[in-house]
Amino acid sequence: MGPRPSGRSRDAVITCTVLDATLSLGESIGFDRVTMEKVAEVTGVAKTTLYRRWPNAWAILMDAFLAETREMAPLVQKRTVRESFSEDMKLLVQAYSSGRGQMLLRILARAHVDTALMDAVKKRWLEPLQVRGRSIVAWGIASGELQEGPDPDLVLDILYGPVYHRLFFGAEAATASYIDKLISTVFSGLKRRDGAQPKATQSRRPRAPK
Amino acid sequence: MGPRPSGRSRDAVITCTVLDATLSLGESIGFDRVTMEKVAEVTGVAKTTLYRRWPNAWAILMDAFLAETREMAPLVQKRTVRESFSEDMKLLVQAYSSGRGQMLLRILARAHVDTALMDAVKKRWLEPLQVRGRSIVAWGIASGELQEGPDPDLVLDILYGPVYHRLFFGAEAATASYIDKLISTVFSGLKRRDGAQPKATQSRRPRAPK
Amino acid sequence: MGPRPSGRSRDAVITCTVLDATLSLGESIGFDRVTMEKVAEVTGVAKTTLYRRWPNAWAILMDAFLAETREMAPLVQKRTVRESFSEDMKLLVQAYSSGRGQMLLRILARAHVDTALMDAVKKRWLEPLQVRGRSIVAWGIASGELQEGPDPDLVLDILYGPVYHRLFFGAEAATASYIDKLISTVFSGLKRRDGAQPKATQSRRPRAPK
Amino acid sequence: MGPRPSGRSRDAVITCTVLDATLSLGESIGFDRVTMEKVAEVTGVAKTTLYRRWPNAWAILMDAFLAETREMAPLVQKRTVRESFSEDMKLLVQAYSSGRGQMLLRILARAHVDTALMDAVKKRWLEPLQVRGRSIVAWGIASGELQEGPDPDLVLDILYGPVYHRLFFGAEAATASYIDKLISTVFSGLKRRDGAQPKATQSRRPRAPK
DNA sequence: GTATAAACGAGACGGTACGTCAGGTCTTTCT
DNA sequence: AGAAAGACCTGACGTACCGTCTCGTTTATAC
Repeated sequence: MGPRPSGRSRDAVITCTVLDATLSLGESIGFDRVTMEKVAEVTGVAKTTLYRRWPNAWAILMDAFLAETREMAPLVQKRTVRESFSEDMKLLVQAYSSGRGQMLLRILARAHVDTALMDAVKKRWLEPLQVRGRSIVAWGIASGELQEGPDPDLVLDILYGPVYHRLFFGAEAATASYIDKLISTVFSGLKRRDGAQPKATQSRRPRAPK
Repeated sequence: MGPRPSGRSRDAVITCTVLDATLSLGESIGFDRVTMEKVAEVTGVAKTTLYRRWPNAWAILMDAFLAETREMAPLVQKRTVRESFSEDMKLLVQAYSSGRGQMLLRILARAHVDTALMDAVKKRWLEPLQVRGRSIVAWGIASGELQEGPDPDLVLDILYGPVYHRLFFGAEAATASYIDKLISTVFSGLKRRDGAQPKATQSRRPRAPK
Repeated sequence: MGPRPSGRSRDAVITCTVLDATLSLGESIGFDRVTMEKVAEVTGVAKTTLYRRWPNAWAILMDAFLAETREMAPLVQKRTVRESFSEDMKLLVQAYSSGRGQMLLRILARAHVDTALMDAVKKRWLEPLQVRGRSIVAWGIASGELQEGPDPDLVLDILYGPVYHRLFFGAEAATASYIDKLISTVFSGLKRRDGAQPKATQSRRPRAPK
Repeated sequence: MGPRPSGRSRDAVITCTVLDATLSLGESIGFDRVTMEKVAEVTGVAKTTLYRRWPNAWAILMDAFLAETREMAPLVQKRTVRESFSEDMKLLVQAYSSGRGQMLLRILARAHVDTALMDAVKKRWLEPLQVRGRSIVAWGIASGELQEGPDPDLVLDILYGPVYHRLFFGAEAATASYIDKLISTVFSGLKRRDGAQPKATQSRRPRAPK
């Protein structure tokens, strides 16, 4: 089938060498700061060859990340949806604090400036995760654990959004107890439910922050 | 009082010129791609002078952003906390789709690679917003609209996390109706509350996504 | 034969362009004041390319000088050694007052501060001249025109030293008649030879200059 | 003469400080490489003040050199002119190999590019030496030790030219024995005087060096 | 087998930007 | 008024990477 390419075929060894070397280069000097030039120098592969295969250093990093991360974040199915998410989010947080996770953070950040990278990130990383998440949500709805109303993607946003927000901008990293509280709050809702009235009945409006 | 600086004082005109020019430069060529060199050329200010005042182009952009944004995103106090947040988040989303917002997105992305920038972002942008948000949450708790349990910062994460997540990685931008659904879901909780039982009792486990 | 250089070969056109342009640049703005930046601008050759080939502007100037001067100062063999030197020194003086000569003067001056340049000057300019000079001296000794005693290099120092000294620090430039007198004096010696006695026998000691 | 005004003016202190500091700065980092900026930093004197007094760093160096060198190279009057010159030239060579001498070499080199510096060098250094030299020559002529014919300045060129030539461009430094041979050769002349004929009578012309 | 087509290494090349240094000038404040 | 502190503009420095290119070599498939 497919078009049989004529000419010399690409050296598979080079691919591995480059991906490996790029990872360790990134770990030692920082994932930003990885340049085609340095990769070429470190691996002994000619710059021309690199450019023939990847458009820029971030593309290499993305490939390297995915190659090493196929099995990362495995879906752990627990007894309830809530437990599944709890488990997954804890793994997520843990993963992001590892070297690999830091790498992904850089890639995500860079993606906002590099359209092609963003596309790759979405297609090869975020969407698979989302697909997986959706199936859990669907399971939760089916099992009666979750409300039927909201869009599954919204549910995922609600669950993972805060975690990412914390990872990106939080003062300190998310902890297991943070996630427990998060899930508990999100599941039960922000709204006050019991009949108890607030101590002060008058709706005290806060002072508008200047 | 205060330290009396000796020597020639910094030219205030330069500050304005540079901040203005940097903004419009960024808008025309893209906020990444703004370089010290170009700012110097466009403004006619010497490169050395720029470096004396800012360590790099992102620092200028941050200053420029804040200078223009003091009054942006003013807190609009509505009748209820829920309405206040809804209003604020809609403004937020709208703001982020403007030119200024795109700028902030770049800054936030870049901040993950530039520690000093991240510090500035946190101290000068995120924290003020957070302080404002906390006061609304406090008001909501006091008025009985919100649960007393969760940490105010967690509440803010839950509300804004999904929005940011969507802004950063969503397929399409957040809409007003998205925010309405988000708030509604978050306020009432993900958990199923009515007596209704799930259709299928057998806990159908989803197919693990390969 | 020889080492086959791998990779793209250096563009010969660039070499010529740069050497030519550098010469005329130097003539128009002064040989000091020639900078890599200006050469790059004038020639349209990238700065990086210049630095790949020459460490600094003086190295370009040295190359440019030699390229244009291969045939300059050709040895003119006259009937006697004395005439040969006379002819050569006159040519030398004349050469040094030309644009090219002014250039060499700058190079010689700069060489006292730039070791690499001094090495180049010695190896590629002074030594060839010296070799040529030595052969004339040898001829003079063989023909009986010159004493056998002194070291040939000393003879060259004695002949050319005064000329250079005059070129470097003399109030006015050396003239043909200066050279005639110089050679005549140097050949016959400073010492008084005839039987004539000094007018005043008492050894009048000069007043020590304060 | 008169008693100095009590209370040395501040100006004078600065002058000394700067001259001293410049010298030692030059000795530590190299006399080229001395900049106004560095002098200002080292001495604590404001750049403005430096520029008010000297047009550039070389001018400071020249002043510093002369201030420290008033008594250097003192004229040593010996029994004969020949001995006087011999002594003086040996001192000269020795002086030039000292730190101060290296400094002067740099100044002389730089002077070829800096007219004002060249003027200063000539007026304040070379001419005094020349005046002194002329008086010795005059003494030698008067005493009958030297020929009457040649211009005294030519004699000085002949004597000092070779030494300077050697100092500037010689492979190795001039030694005492070099100077002895130089003087001996110069005094007796290059021309062969005895009746002895060259071994080979045919005027063997040297092979023209290619 | 021998084209032919592509991969590959090496390195030149034109660019853009970097961040720094030094030169001079000018302003401000202090003494 | 003179000195210090320091802002400012100018010009050049030498380097890092970029992405493209030109070569000559190597290796595969296709005729």
